[in-house]
Amino acid sequence: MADNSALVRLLRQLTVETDRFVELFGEKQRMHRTDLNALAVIMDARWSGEPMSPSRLAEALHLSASATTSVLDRLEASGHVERARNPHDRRKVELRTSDKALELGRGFFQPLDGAFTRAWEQFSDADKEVIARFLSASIDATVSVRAGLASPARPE
Amino acid sequence: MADNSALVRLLRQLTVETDRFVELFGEKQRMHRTDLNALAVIMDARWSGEPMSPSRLAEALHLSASATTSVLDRLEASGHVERARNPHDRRKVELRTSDKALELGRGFFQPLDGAFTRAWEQFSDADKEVIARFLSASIDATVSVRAGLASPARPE
DNA sequence: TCCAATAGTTCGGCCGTCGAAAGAATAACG
DNA sequence: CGTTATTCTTTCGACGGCCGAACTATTGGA
Repeated sequence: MADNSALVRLLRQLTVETDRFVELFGEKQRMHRTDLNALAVIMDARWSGEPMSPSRLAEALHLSASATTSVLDRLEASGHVERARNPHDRRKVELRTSDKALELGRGFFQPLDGAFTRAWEQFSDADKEVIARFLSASIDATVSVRAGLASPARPE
Repeated sequence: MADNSALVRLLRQLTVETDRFVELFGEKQRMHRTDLNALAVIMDARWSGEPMSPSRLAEALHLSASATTSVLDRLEASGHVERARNPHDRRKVELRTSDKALELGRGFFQPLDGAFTRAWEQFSDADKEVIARFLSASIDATVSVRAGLASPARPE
């Protein structure tokens, strides 16, 4: 008999602890959640193709355009992000992360990565394959429930 | 060779998706993150021993006393929480969740639980045991890194 | 050239949060 | 008992993030 409730509880606990970690890190850096999220999105975008724009950032963060401007003002003031107008279409603004932001990201992830690596030494590659499948399935489940919640009648 | 980075990415993705789910649910219910978290803490407290008090809630949520009062005002106004003075020590206030809050919690978790149950049918009990160990280890790692971050010098 | 569409920013207001101080109840001590 | 200290919670004034609406700048067509 599968003890699913224990797994659910563990998942919830993990997200809570992760949340707290992010919160504490933000406090240390004098940055708010939204700014950290924005930074992550901008850095991810560089990895996958073309640079980020304020409007796409707004969509990714579920934020209004004006709030996004504020976020970028803060990030630019703190030296983590630079705004540069696109020379071909001068309406558009391209967002680039600075080296300072990269360092910040490293400071964020390195300790956690190290701890994870140590914590996961006890698992075989086969185990990890199972775990990866589990995580993917859980992510998909969350996404699909959210999609159903977002538009119970009309898929927008 | 273990592909830990894929696992890290999956974990991060899971927390992001969970976050969005909570966010969307909050929008639907016209409730903010903090209020939902507070409700969860209060309900958890009932499960594990004595009732919640505003000050303990403030500590759990990392919120000031005044902000906690606001949260409780909102939750009381929306009929999710009731305040009752402790008859033995009338300075203290006991927080109780209403049936409405229980329903809300059910509306929150039931769809997710169902989706998880379906998504996890493909895993054997042995798999689930491995997964549970993995989640626990990851939680512990997160907690320990956070603890190190909180007090690099002095354990408070 | 004029007009609609697109991309971002600025402005005014709302509301959640904080720190400080007040309010309410209890405990300790003469 | 009464006075003072302590504990728990709430109120008050201020700050700051976020939103919607109006505004500026740029582009692409009629």
